[in-house]
Amino acid sequence: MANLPIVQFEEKILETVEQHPVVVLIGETGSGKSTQLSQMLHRRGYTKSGIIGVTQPRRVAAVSVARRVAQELDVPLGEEVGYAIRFEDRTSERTRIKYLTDGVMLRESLANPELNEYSVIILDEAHERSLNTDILLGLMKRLVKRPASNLKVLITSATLDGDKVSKFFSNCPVMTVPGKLYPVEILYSKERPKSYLETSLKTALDIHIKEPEGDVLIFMTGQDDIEKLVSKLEEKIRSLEEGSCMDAIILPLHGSLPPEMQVRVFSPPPPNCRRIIVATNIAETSLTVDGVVYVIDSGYVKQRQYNPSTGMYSLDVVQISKVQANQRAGRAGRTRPGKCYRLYPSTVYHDDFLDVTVPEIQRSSLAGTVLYLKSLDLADIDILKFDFLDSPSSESLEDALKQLYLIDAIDENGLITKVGRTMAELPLEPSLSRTLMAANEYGCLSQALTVAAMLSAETTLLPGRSKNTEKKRKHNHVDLPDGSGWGDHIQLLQIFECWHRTNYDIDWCKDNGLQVRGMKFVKDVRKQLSQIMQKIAKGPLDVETSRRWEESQHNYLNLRKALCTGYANQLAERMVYHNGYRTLGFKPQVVQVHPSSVLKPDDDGKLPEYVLYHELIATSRPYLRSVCSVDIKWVTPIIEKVNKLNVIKLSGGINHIEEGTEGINSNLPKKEVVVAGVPDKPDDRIQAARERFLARKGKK
DNA sequence: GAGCACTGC
Repeated sequence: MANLPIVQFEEKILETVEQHPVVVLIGETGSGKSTQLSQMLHRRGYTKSGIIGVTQPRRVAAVSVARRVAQELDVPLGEEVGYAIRFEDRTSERTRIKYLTDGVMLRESLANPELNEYSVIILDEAHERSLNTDILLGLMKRLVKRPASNLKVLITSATLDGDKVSKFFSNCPVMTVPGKLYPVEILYSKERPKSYLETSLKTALDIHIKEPEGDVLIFMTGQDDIEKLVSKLEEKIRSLEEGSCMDAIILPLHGSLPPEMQVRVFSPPPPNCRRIIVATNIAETSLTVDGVVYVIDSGYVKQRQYNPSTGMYSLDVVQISKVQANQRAGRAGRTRPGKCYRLYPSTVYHDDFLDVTVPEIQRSSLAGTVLYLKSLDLADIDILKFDFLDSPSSESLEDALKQLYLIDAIDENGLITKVGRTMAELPLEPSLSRTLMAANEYGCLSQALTVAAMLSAETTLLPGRSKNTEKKRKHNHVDLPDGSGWGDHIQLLQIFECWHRTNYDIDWCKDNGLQVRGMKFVKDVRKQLSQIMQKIAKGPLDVETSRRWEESQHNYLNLRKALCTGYANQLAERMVYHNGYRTLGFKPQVVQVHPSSVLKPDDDGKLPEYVLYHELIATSRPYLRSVCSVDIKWVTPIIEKVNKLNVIKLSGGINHIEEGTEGINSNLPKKEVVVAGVPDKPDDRIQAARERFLARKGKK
């Protein structure tokens, strides 16, 4: 602890904090800011008047940093020093230093908007610009402005643009503490490679043959590329002449690897053996691999972004920012001086790369965020004018208002409704929280709770799709229910009910190719949601999972109706001549049901006329993921509501769209997005469908 | 008939 750089600055930091309500502290990796800052303030007596709260964007970080601070202060974890993350509150009345995720802090602020149990709030890792931290930045600005506020706010980050944040907080002081990184030599390519996969392969082999020992970390964009590169590397290394160089083990590292595979990167290599780790940007911040001396940086990252005019997400490979490039390079200098091979010229770095990554708030659907802000009842505030460090586009905010209106969370004047208030209490996206409320009315709450919980975990349910698990899964999947033809939401419900009937047998999950961790997570979420619903209802509700099979043997009418209420903004209509769909409520998009869906066509081969979808995402083409068949009778009133919608009124009477602005997310890395042009009037649509049909026939 | 980076309440 004594040799951490930040310790030398203790007096100066404390002096600055005493004189200013907000201080920005820039500390590079290894400065000790996450563990030392809270202790310094504690020593200076800031814990006498309240708690010191430190937010983290990630759960593991909150836990591990709290554990270390408790150790350094020699107190049991959960007493003076504690942490709070979802499903796990290890704090007590004695807790004075509390580490928590930014999401938990937002929940606390909902219950207690003044956050007055805190004397100091530290927003750590603010440079990552997580959606939650960005909202907290805006809230902190309001809190310190209160006349009698004693609250101290510290914003700490590795590479944040200090001047920008300082300006945001009325020119607060910015302090810089050095880090403890070793120098990293940056080597640029002469030009962009034709195939960054081949170039990575060649560079890695060069390093392995010529350079002294030390592990290699390669940044790729996704699982596919990682698997290809891993097998090519294995092949090449095997063919190297025996004894010509040291041994090597190749390790893939990405989010869909099972945890036991991920932790392999933490065990040191056998002697005289080099590790080559091929990773996604999970290794940029989330996981720190020791022993890395060489970094190979492709310069790309796979990023998810939202288009508010089409309601569509896309997953694009885009250039990284300068901040990300430097973060990647820094991974080579943790244990000794290192080298970073950038597979792009320095002109690309300087001229093409954005300075900072586009913050998440400008890449996401904001319905949940806007609902949250509305429910805080911030005095005299127009949501479209909320003071964000980087404001989302007005189009994105208006899209959020539209969504909220269609699911009754706000009224036609943009004011939050009683329904909306209850929805904000639930840790779910608005479509699902609205579904729960409707389900409660229709008497199918327990089923809806299960669906909501399953959807919250969906991506962690199925194991990674590597070649050999694929066959195994297909084989075992015959035993899993199929949604009785109604679609994926129903299938998810049936799967959980099956598991429930086995008394939550772990082997059943394994036998059916479901990730045990994911299923346990579903159980936890479901329990949490049930408790919140009971609390809101101020009395017992029927939240028990059905045990009897026959209860599920009807057509899930009420559940599908409840889902339709919640997904009023995510409906699609089938095309006349084929099984493609056209989205309703947005600029219409022609989309396909994802092939993995269990939705069944009827005897004529036709899919249902109307479906709701959980997600619309463009990968190789635009796909509806997780769909459920709905009745036209439920859809008609929603379409009427869409047609009557008045965005100007919703935004509080003022039209915020300025003429001539570039529109949505104009600062996003550019990528051509192909949007199918669909005529709006039904007659035209039929005509267009016929033309496409004939065109396709003609081709054959 | 395709397959998705990473977080979080």
